[in-house]
Amino acid sequence: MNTALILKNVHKHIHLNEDEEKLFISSLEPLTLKKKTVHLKAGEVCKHSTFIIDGALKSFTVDKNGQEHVISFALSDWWIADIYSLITQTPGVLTIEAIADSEVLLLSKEKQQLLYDKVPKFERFFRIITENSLVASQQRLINNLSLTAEERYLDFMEKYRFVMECAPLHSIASYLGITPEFLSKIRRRMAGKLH
Amino acid sequence: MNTALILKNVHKHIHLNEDEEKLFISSLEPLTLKKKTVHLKAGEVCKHSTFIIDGALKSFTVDKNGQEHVISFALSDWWIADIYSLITQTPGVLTIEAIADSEVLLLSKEKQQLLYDKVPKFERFFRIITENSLVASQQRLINNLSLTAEERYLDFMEKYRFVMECAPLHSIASYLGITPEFLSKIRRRMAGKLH
DNA sequence: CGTCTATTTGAATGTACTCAAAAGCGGTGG
DNA sequence: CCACCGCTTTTGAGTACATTCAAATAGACG
Repeated sequence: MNTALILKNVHKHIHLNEDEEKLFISSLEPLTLKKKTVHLKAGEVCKHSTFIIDGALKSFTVDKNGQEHVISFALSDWWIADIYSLITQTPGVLTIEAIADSEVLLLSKEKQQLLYDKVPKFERFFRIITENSLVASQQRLINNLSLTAEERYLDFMEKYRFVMECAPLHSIASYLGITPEFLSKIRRRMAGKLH
Repeated sequence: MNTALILKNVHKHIHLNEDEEKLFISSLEPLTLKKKTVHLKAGEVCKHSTFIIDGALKSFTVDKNGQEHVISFALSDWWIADIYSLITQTPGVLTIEAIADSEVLLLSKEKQQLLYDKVPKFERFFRIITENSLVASQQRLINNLSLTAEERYLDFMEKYRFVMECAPLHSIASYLGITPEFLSKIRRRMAGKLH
């Protein structure tokens, strides 16, 4: 199991001694996901926090018209989960799917709770991770409220270069809150502007 | 200082002994805010988490066209802050303002850090608070992506009955991501449907 | 190479916006 | 008490941004 990346991730915010590291590592389960594999389905209870070693995943909901809405993309060195479902241990509305072949590590809700109890520093770690997610989520809300579709697309391209390469256009459009057709038209417009 | 509500708020998630309660209470500063008072201005560094005993506040950004975008309303028994600025201790983009006469309690960043160090349970408490905020933020994102303006307005009326009574229409429109004129038109349409 | 899916294109439509003006609604002072 | 002021809300006409639907084109993969 390749644990270097996740240990580096944890050490960004808290320091662990050798025993604590061992306990942490022993709480993780490795998993390989092929592109397009569904990792968590809407309606199921989310049992794990998922850390991405390599690859990329997305989470999305499907509305009453059958339309997909991408809530987040997650890349190497990020965590992803249906946090509502994970907290409440009730069925969630998010589906999580690999958009590229991926290597991930799973931390189950129970193991996470044990970590909290045995090594309280992990409360701090996940508090900080959650704070950062909240900031990102609010920033996205601000973008959605104050930018045009084209501006949001430009912003997206900077932040998610890798996603641009492996995600289909309709997923990106869904994340931006527009139709694939319209995103295609934005691209054409922008290509025209380049001279 | 009226501390019953905030102690109840804390006890929802962690248990405190008498000393810990005293330490917590001694970390708080009471403050009274008149309606329309600006509590934190965009460009300033956010120094406190603010707990609302009574009243209501809103946080918002102003975009390059001078348009206001309401990020959150906060009511009695809620916490509010510019979390990005609070975490990084750098100037933030949010303004926080009272929309009704309010009684609040301030917990400074330093006092909060001391609490974390002296009583690690507070890491858990704020982890849980932050998790709940993240869930709410994601839910709002889902609404913005998948509902029409009218549906979002109906949803808003259920969740924020009190805000409906004390916030001006343009703030509500701003929260919903539409213009005040359009919200007014939605209201008329809805009134028409009522028989 | 053929099939399937993803992307592009175009025309018609709709949802929400802009701008300008009118109406409503408190407060305040004569 | 009511007349006037400033601010919020409503209305309407014209417009823009983004959607829908349908069809054409391009790409990916067995």
